[in-house]
Amino acid sequence: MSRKNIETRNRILESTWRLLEADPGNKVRMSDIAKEAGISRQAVYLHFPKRADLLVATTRYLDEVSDIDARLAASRAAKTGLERLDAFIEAWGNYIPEIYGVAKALLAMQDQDEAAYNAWQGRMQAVREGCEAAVNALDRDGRLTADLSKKEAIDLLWTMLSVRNWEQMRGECGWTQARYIEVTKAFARRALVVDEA
Amino acid sequence: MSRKNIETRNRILESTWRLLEADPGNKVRMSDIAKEAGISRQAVYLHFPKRADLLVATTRYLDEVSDIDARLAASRAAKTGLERLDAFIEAWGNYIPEIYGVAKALLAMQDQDEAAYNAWQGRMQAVREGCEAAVNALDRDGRLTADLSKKEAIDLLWTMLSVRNWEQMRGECGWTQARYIEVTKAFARRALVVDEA
DNA sequence: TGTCAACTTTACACGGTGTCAAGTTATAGC
DNA sequence: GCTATAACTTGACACCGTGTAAAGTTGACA
Repeated sequence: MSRKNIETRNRILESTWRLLEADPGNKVRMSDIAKEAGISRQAVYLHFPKRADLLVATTRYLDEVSDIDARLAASRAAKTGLERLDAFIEAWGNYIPEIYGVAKALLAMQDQDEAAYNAWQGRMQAVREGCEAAVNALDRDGRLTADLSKKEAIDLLWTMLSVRNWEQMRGECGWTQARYIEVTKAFARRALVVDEA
Repeated sequence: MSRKNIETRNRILESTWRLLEADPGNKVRMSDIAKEAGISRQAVYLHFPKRADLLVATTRYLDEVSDIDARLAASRAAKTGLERLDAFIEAWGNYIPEIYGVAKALLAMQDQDEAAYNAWQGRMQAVREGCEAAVNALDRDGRLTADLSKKEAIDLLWTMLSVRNWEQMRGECGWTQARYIEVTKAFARRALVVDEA
């Protein structure tokens, strides 16, 4: 497994992260990343043949560093469906800002690059599974609205929790992170949850 | 006003529309458009100096052709806030599929091109005004939820009605257009509307 | 007949990605 | 101590799409 020098590799990933974090809008080029990492542009290509590969690897790296699994554990541990819904929204909703820079870059490549598309799709699938688990838990408690099929409920929650929506609320609308979480939770309840029988 | 031959101009706009409509994902190049319009690539540049200009002009063209103003008239004519909310969601929600191709292209340029950014922002501002009017109407009727400030209510409705959300529901989730409208309406009510006093 | 506008043709600069090949350097194995 | 190799550097270049530039064609109109 030709992963060359792992230290260099990590420096590249760190640099990519830092640059995208600092400037999620502006286009970060391969040469920018190389400069930031203090190596030649070609060395970056030695580790990551395509730009998409680098972005994908960076998200995986962030997943490791941020230990997203541990964060989601709380939602899995929740007893009631409502608790699970809240915990999941909190875990994911607070993870978004940390991956936003990279996510935006990956999102922008989706239409041009197959690998980027699949990578993003995969991540979103994971989020969807979290939504599914929350909806299932609600359903078990008999608290899921009858207005939507289970699939529709998952679709709706999943859409609600999209990075784009977070971006719009926090960016264009100027909401605080705390308010975003708060309103999203309330919103999800109103949309999906029905009063106790 | 150097708008050259208006027939050619319209042919370019029509071609742009057709191509983007047919393939909203794939990148439509200036040369593709020229070929479709049966003219040289340079002739396109004679009418639209930048790609962004062309996309912006195409959205304006679509606005004219589709007569979006007339469609929104219904929501303006609504008596109650609830009616206004429904009518607006229906008008805008059903307009999205018609502009989706061009919208997606314009959206993709946002980060690179100032003009594209402003153009899209402007369109979204118009949508936001529709949201604002609906929220105001609800408020006048005393039916607006107390959980959100008026601005927050507008923000939320506006976000809910984003092209990205439509894209996700109809695309990834596979919803029908009718169901999208239906659920969005119900959803907006749950989020924003409170029972009569 | 000549002029002008609209368009064509050809060519090229630019920026960013990705490729190629030759050169350097540290280090590990013999 | 010599050499082979992995990791990286340097420099050049092809490719693609946008946008610019300039000279040539065509038809209409005056």
